[in-house]
Amino acid sequence: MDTYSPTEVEVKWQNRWDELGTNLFSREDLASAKNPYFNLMMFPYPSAEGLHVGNIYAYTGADVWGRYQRLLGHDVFQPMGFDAFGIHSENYALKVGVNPNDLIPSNISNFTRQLRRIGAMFDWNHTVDTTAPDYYRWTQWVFLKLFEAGLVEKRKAPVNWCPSCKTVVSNEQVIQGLCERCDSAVEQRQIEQWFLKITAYAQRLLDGIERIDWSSRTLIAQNNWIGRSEGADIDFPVVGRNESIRVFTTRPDTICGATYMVLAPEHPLVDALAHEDQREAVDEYVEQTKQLDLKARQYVDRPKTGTWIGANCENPITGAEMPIWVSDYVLIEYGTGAIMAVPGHDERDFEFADTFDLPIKRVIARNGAANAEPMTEAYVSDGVLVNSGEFDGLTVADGKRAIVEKLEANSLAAGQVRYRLHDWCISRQRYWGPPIPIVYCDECGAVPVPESDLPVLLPKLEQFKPDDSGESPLARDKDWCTTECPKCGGSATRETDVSDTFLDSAWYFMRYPCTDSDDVALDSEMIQKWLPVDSYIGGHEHAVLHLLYARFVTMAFNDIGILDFGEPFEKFRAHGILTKDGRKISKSRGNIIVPDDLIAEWGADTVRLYLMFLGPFEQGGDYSETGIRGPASFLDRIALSVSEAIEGEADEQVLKAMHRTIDKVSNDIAQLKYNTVISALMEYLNVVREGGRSCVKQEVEPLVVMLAPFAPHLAEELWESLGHETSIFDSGRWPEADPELAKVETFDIGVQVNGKLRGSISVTVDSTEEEALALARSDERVATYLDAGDVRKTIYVPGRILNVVVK
RNA sequence: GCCCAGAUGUUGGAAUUGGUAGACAAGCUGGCCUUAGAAGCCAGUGCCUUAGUGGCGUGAGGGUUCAAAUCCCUCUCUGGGCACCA
Repeated sequence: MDTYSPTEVEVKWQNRWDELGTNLFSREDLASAKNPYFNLMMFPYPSAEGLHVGNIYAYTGADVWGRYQRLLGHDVFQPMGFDAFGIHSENYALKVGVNPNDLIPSNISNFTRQLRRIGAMFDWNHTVDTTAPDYYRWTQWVFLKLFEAGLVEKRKAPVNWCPSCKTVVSNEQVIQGLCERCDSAVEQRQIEQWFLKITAYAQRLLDGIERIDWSSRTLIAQNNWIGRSEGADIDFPVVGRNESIRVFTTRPDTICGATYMVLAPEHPLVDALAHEDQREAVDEYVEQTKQLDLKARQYVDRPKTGTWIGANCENPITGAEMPIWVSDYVLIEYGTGAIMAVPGHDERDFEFADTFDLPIKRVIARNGAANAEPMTEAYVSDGVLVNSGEFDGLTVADGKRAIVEKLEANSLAAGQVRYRLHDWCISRQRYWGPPIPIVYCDECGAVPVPESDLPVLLPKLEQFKPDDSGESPLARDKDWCTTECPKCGGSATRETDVSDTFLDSAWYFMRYPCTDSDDVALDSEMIQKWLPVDSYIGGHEHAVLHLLYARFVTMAFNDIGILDFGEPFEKFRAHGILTKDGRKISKSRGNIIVPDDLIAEWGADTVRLYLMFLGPFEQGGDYSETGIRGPASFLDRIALSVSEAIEGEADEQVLKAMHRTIDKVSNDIAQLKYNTVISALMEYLNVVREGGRSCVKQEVEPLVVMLAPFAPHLAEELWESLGHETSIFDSGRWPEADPELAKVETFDIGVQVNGKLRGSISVTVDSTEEEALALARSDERVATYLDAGDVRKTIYVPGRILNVVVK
C-alpha cells in the first residue's frame, strides 16, 4: 500500500490555509472574536543564517499549544514578528560589508519562508518588524510616555572605553580586560546616558511574582535579579570632624566586630576626608581603579587592594576607633558606597583584613562560647552574639533587632530595604537602533521631540561603523543632527544615541493586535480585547532582562493610564534547549543545523512530531536524526489506517482504550508534556491496528483531532478524507473522555512477598483484600513463598499492589 | 562562591507522584514479504546466571518504610544562570 507523500499534502494545505485565511484575522475578526486567546511566542532576531532547528523546536512547541487552544474552541491570535535592530545585526552587517538597511529585508523574507514551511498558524496580517519606521515610531512614543511620567533620566554612567579604537565597547567585547578587536587595555569612562527608572518598580516587580503563572525557575531568576535585602543604614561619626559615614548592612548584629571602614573609590568622602599625608597614595589608588575596565573591576578572585585614607571613625556601639580605607571591592552603585568591615563574619572583609593586617574579631559563635583562638576564616553561619557587651547571648536575629533599636533611639540608624536591580541604561552609541527622540537646545536644554514629529527617522548612513569620536555614528550626519528646538524654535541638535533593542521588545506584543491602526500605537479596543497575553512561550535566556523590562513598561503604562492591567503575561513557560551531542547549538561551535533539508526529506509534520517526541518540551532534548524514522512511520501507519477505515460500530475494547487515551492526552498536553502525548497516540494506534484488523472511522476520528496540533497538514488531509468539508481547526473539537469508558476495570497487579515481586494477579477495582490474597495463594510460585512462614501483615492497595509480610 | 535544573538499558526517554522499573520510540539480532529496500509485517533485546519458582539493577554511600527512581541526610559528576550586592 502506498504511503502518503508529505510534501504534496503539506503544500496543498499551506496554500489552502492562505486562500481561505484560516489563520488570518481582519481587524473586524479581531474586534468580534468571542473567545479570544492570545498565544504569544518570542519573536526571533532574523539572522543571515536563517532559522535553525532550535528555533523550529521552540516555535513548533508554541504552535502546538496554539492549535490545541483553537481545538478547544478559542479564537487563537498567533502573530509573529522580527526583532531586527541591535548590535547583533549591526556587527554582522559590518563584517560582510552590507548596510543593515539592505540586509534585514532579505533575512526577514527568508525567515518568513521557513516559518511558513513548518506549518505554524501565524497571522501574517499582524506582524511587526522593529526596524520599520511605522514600528519604531511607536517605540519612540513609548520613550516619550515614560519621559512624561518622569521615568526617564539622563546621568553619567561608566562604560568600557577602548583608547585605541576610541569607542565604547560592550562587556561582551572585553576579553580579559582587553579589547576584542585590537587587544588594547580597556578602561572605564563616565559618559552621559539615558536611563529608565525601573528601580522605582523594584518592589512591585517583586510583588507581582506572587500572582503570575510562570515557570518557577523564571520567577526565581527574576527574584534573584531584583535582589531585595533587608538591613539598616548606620552612621559612623568621623573622628575629629562634624561628619559621619553612612553604611548599609544586612548584618547590624555584627557591628561590634566591625574593625575598619571601607569607601568605594568614587565615594565623595574619599577626597573630603583624605589626610594630606595620605593624599598622594589615595589619589594614586583612585586613579589606578579608573584604569580598570568594568569587567576586571568586578572580577571576584582578584586580590584585594586599597589604602588607608588617613582618617578614622568611631563605632557607634563600642565607641572604638576604626581606620577608614578606600578599596575597589566596595561598589559605589550599591547601598551607600561605603561599608563597615566585619572581617570575622564576611569573607571579603576577612580577605582584605588578612592582606592588610587589620584586626579580626569574633562576635558570633555557633553555641555562644567564644574561644580565644584566632580565626582562620570568616564565620558566616548562624549563631549567638559574643564579645558584644550588653548584646552577648542574643541570637543573630534578636541581635539585629536590639542593635538597630538602640541606634535608632540615638538617630544613628534606620531600617532599610535595598535592591540590587539597577536602572535600565538604554543609550547605545551605535547606529542600528531607533534614535532616541530628544533634541538639545542651548536655551531649553534636553527637549523631547513632540509626538506629532515622530518618527525621528534613522538616516541611511553609508558609513555606519563606530569611529574615534566616541559618539554614535549618527553624530557624523550633520544635516540630520541639525534641527530646530520644538519649544523655542531656535537651532538645536539631535540626540545621536539610539535606544537599546530591549526597548523594542519590551512592548511589541501590545502592538500585534494594533497593527491595523496607523494613527495610534495602541488601539484601546484591541488592547481591551486581547491583552494581557494569555500564554507566552520562549527561551529561558530571557528570564530576566526581556521579561522584566516588558513587565516594567506594562506597570508604568498601567500607572500612566494607558493600560488597565499591570502584568503583561498571565502565563509564561520556558521551553527547553535543543542540544547536539549534549552541547549547545550555536554558530560559534559550528554545529548549527538548518532544517530546510530535513523538512524537504521528511516533511514538516514528521519533523514537528520528531522534535516534540524528543523529550518534555520544558526540558529540551538532544538532537540526532537517527530517531526520526519512528515518528515518520507512525504518520505513515496513521494515514494508512484512516484511509482504509470502514463504517460501523467501534469495538468495545478499542473504544475503552480510546477514552483512556483521550484522558491521558488531554492531561499531558495541558502540561506541555508533548512527548508522552505522542507516545499515548502511538500506543492507541497500536491497539487499533492490533492483529492487522481494519479499523472503524469512529475509532480513528478523535485520533486525527489529537494528532492535529502536532501534524496539522496530515490531520487536515485525513479529516477531509473522513468526509469533513471545513478545516479541522474550524470544525474539529478536542474530544472529551467519557469517564465511564475510560475507567479501568481489571488490573494486573503485582504480588510481593516481603517486598519482593513473586507473581501477579488479575483483580477488579472492587476486589477485596481476601479475594486478592486467595488469588495470590492459587499461584503456585507465590504460595511457596507464603508457606515459608507465618503471614504477619498484608498490604493491599486496590489497583496497585498486594504485599504480604511473612516471617 | 551562591542559586537553579538534572543523572534511569546501547540511545532519546516513560513510570498513575511511595505501589509490577524500563511504556513509547531509536538501534541491534532473527524471521516473513519483496527484483530490490533507509518500505511494510512478526518475534527477541537491562545485567549476571549454576538457566531455577534464582540473584542484581534507576550517579555513589547511608537512612525512613510492608514497599523508594520517587521522601530524608552526606557526597560525586553534568548543564545553565548570577557573581566583591556588604
